[in-house]
Amino acid sequence: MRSAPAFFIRSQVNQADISANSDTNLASVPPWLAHLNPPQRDAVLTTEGPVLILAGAGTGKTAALTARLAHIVRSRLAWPSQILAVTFTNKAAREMRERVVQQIGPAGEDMAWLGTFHAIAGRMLRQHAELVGLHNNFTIIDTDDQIRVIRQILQAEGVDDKRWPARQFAAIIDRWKNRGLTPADVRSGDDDGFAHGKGVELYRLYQDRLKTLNACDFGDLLLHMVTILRSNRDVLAQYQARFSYILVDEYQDTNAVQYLWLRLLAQEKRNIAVVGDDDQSIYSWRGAEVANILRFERDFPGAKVIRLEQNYRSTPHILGAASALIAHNGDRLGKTLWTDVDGGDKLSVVGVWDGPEEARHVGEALEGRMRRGEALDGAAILVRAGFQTREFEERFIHIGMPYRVVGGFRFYERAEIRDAIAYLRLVNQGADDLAFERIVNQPKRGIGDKAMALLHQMARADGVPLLSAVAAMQASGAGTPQARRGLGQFAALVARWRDLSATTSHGALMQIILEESGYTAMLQADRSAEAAGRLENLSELVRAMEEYEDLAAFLDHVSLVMDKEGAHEEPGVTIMTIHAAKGLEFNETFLAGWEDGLFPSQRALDEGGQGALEEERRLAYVAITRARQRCTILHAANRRVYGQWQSAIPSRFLAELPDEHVDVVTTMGGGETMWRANWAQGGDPFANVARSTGRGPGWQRAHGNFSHEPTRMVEARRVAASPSVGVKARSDLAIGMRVFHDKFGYGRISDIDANKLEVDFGKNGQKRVLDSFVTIA
DNA sequence: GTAAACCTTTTTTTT
DNA sequence: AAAGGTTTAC
Repeated sequence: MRSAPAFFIRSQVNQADISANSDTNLASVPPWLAHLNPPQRDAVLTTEGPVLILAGAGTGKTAALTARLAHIVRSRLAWPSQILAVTFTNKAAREMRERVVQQIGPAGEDMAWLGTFHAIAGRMLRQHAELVGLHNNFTIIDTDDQIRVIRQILQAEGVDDKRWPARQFAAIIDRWKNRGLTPADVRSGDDDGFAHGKGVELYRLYQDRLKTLNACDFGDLLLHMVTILRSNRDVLAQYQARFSYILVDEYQDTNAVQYLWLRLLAQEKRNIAVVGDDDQSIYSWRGAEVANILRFERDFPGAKVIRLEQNYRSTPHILGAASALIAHNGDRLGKTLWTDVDGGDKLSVVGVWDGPEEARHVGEALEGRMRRGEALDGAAILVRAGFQTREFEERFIHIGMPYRVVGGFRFYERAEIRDAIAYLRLVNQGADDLAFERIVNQPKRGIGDKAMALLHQMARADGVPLLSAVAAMQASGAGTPQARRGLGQFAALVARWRDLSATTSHGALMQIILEESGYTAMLQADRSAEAAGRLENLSELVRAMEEYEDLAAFLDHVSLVMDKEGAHEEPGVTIMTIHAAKGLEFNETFLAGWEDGLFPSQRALDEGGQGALEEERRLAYVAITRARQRCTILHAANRRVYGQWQSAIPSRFLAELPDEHVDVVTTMGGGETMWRANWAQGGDPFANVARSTGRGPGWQRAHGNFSHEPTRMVEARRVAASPSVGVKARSDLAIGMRVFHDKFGYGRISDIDANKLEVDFGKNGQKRVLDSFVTIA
């Protein structure tokens, strides 16, 4: 596993000679090379020709990348505007820009082509939109809008969206787009049998609909650009000439379209440097293909390969644990991370009783750090899935622990913000029916389903957007007077705002829209607890808008970045998903929820097979390698999922961490030795602990998938489930009452026998259940 | 046309 | 548990 595959060895022969030069003039080492090790310098100085940089976690990748950019600019090899630098996330783009500015000064601000794949492709598409049938003011729709469009199409085509959910089809379309397939490229039968094989046809209808709406989704930004570059030589040549150097970060996470796009742009000059780490590939669910790293060598023969393997971040224990874990994966290019740092604590693995106790434990640990005067900014809690943050938030609010959740609910996803933006979208682009539908009756204008159905019909008949159909409706006198009046007023307002937009700053325009639409008044009249916060969010929105040049720039920012930059960063512990933590580092990390079914996720265990499990393991590797000094891994015996308690067993990944790097702590009776020994043998570490009833599908699934000795564990777990002796019936139930049961749903009691009920669950049939399992409906 | 009651679904992970 | 969608009652 440690030896490099043949293709790497072969490529080492092609070492460029530039790197040799750097050592000859030691006297004048430029500042941007000062703190770099030899492979890092290589990565900076090998500017010409294709370069593949394999950079392990914490090996100073970003330092090398920014130095490379600085070197290119400072050595006058290219202007900042001639460099294409692509990252995966907005956060990475922002950080790279900041660090480049640090190194080369304000010239770094001129790097117009530094950004995410989507942001850059979107920027290009604005220039050439007409080549794919769009206007340059097209709207970029998000997943919500995407699903709404699909739902409308399914409805129009008579597809039962109960059986074939719009959500699922959105995922299928996404997959096609990630692979670079237009409707014409999709082979029939490659649609998972969606809607009896109508998938491709529906895809085409969806694309047509987007064109009518003058809109495109995330996937289109890249797919349209690839289409354009392929069929318009002049456009392609223009970009090939513009970009003297291309740099790609997180290359292991690129998908097929992104790859095609890059290859087209880089083919001519071949000055492309990609940086990646196959062990940190965690986005295959989004179409990422690690295989792109292999293809890179094939498409750019003679590529130089540089490996960054010296880790500057973590202690030997952390590095050792992570390396041992990832060694369990099969498909690896393999690399040897090393550090010359000594000492440090072992990782702690802590078993707790349930989710709340997990949060309490972390809270207490952090309080200890505070008492010792440590800043909490260096600490982070990393979770597998977003919902896990909640438990910690509740606890931290309770004890007054400062924290911040990264990712989470995003500013631009709040309902009031989306409403406000829908108004702007409609003003910016009258064909945006999605925006129209969202806000036509928000606030209430007396326009309901009836009026909308009629309006849709008229719009379709004339082949015009909804907004234009309003006039036709007025003229024909169709619909109720109330609806006509409401729609008329609304359309008049939009027209007025459009005129105003030519002369008014967009921030002021937003303010006017909120006033004149009655939106502000609606919230002011709302006496509920949230209304005040919503008003505040809206004024925050107006403030944020002022930072953008024009309305279009702001709308692009909203669709592509979603996050609000420069959000009030209060000091405190950070809570975020592992995905969000990639590329970051912390003095100390708490890795929560290491239980089978949560991490690795149930989905990965159920369907994805070996590949999915390996991706989860890479995720675990990313999680562990975030820590500089200390790392605590937690797992709980019981956790509430969908409002139901379920018991869980420790993550299989824990068993893959070598003893010499790990200290095991448990807060439960029996002591650590007992359960750790037990678990090492494949038993149930919590078997000696009294537990609540383990019921529910997740619990059964967890057991079915535990490979070691399932039968023994199921036995151990039954213990506390048997009913107690003195059976007591509930007094609050009577025959004929409606009740709710977690598994069977709603039903009516037909008979009562002490604590046992006979319940008619309708389509689920008659069942005999214990009264403790139902609630009064 | 709107509000209330009722029932179902949700949880990976991001642009 | 909570949010979302749908059906029913006004």
